[in-house]
Amino acid sequence: MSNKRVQTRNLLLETVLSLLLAPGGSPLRMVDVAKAAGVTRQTVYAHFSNRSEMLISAILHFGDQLDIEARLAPSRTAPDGRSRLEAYTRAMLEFFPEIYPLKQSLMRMGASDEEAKSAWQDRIRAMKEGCAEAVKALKSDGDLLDHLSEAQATDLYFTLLSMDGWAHCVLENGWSDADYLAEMQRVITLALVKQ
Amino acid sequence: MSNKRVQTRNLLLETVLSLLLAPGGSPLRMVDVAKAAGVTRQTVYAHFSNRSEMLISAILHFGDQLDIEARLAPSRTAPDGRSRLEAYTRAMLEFFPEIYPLKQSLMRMGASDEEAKSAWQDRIRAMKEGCAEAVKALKSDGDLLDHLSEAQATDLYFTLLSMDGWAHCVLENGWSDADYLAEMQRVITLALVKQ
DNA sequence: GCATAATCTTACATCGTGTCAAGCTGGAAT
DNA sequence: ATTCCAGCTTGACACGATGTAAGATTATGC
Repeated sequence: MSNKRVQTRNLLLETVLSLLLAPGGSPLRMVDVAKAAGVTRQTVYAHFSNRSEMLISAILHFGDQLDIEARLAPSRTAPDGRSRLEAYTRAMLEFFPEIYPLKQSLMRMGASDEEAKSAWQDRIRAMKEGCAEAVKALKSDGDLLDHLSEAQATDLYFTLLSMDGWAHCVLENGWSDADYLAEMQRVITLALVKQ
Repeated sequence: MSNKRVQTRNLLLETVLSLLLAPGGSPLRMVDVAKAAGVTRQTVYAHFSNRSEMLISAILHFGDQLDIEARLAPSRTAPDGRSRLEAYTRAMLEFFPEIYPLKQSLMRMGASDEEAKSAWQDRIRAMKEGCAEAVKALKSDGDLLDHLSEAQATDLYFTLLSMDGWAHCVLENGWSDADYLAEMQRVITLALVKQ
C-alpha cells in the first residue's frame, strides 16, 4: 500500500463526497469524478472496480469522518432513561443537517446503485440501535408506557425521529432547529414515557 | 384520438404500473414496457416522447384510479375537529398500502426521472392540504394546542403521518395495521390536541 | 539509480435512450 | 368494395455512459 495510492484514493473519495454534497445534485458520472480530482477516468477504475463500489466506499469514508462515538457519549452516559432518551434525540437531530444532503444525493441515484443505498441503510440501522438502547434504559427505569413493548417503542421512536420529517419542517418550512428539537422532545416524551 | 390509440395508451400505462408495482423492482427500460405490452419500443415513443413523460403519465393515471374524493368524504363531513383529524388519519393510513409500492419504485429511479418524482410530490402535497384542513377544523373548535400555530401544527401532523414511518413499522417490523393506526391516533392526538 | 507501482493514452465493446424513414395493415368513410 | 390513412412494425443509426484492455510514460519508494 504505497503512500501515493492511499493519497489518490482519499482524494477520489473526498472528490466524490464533495460532488455528492454539492448543491444542484450532479449526475456524478465517472468522468466527472475523474476531472474534479484531476485524474483520468481509468485511474478511478484502478481504485474502484465500478460505480457502486466507489459510492459505497465514499459513504463509508463519510461515516468515518463523522465522529459518531464522541457525539453519542452524552447519551450513553446519561444517568437515567428519560435523560438518555432526550440526549439521544438531541444527538440525532444534530446529525441530520450533516448527513441529510448525502442521503438526498443517494436517493437521487438510479436503481443500479442499489448496493450503495444498502450501505446507507446500514448506517441508518446503526442509528436505530441507539434508539433501542435508549428505550431499554427507559424500560429498566420503569418509565416506558405499559402498553408498549420494547420493540414497539423502538420502532415508534425511530419513526418519530424521521430524517424526512426533520427536513420537511426545518429545511422546507422554516422551522428553527431549536423549535423542531423542542417539539420532538415533547412529542417523543408523550409517545413513550409515563407521565 | 381514435379508439385504438386510446386503447394502446391505456394498455401502456397499465403495463408501466404493473411493472413498477411488481416485486423485485425492475429497471423499467423502454424495451421492457414494450415487450410486456406486446408492442414495439417505437410504439411506446409514439405515445410518450420520453421516459419521464411516460412515468408521469403513469403516475397520473394511477392517481385517477384511486378514488380519492370518495375516501376522503368521512373526513370532510366529520362533525368536529377532533373527529375530522381522526378520520383523516385513518383515511391516510388506508391509502398507504396502495400507494407505497409505487413510491418505492419511483424513489428507486435515477436522477434523470426527476420530473416524474416531482409529479409524485404533487400528489403528496395534496395530501398535506388535507392535513391543513383537519388542523384548521381543530383550531376553530379551540382544540389545537395553544403553543402551535396552524402552520406548525400542519407540518407536525404531516411529519407524524409519514409514509416511511408506516412502512418501517408495518412492512418491516410486523405491526398490524390496527396497531399502527391506534398508536398514530394516540400520538397525533397527544401532539396536537388539548387534553 | 533502478525497479516497478501508479497513472496516462488510446481504443474498443456494450447497453440504454432517443430519432428517423420506409413498409405494412386493419378498420372507417365514402 | 375500394381507398385511405392512422397506428403499428422493421431496421438502422447517433449519442452518451459504463466498463475493459494494452502499451507508453511518469514518479515513488527502496
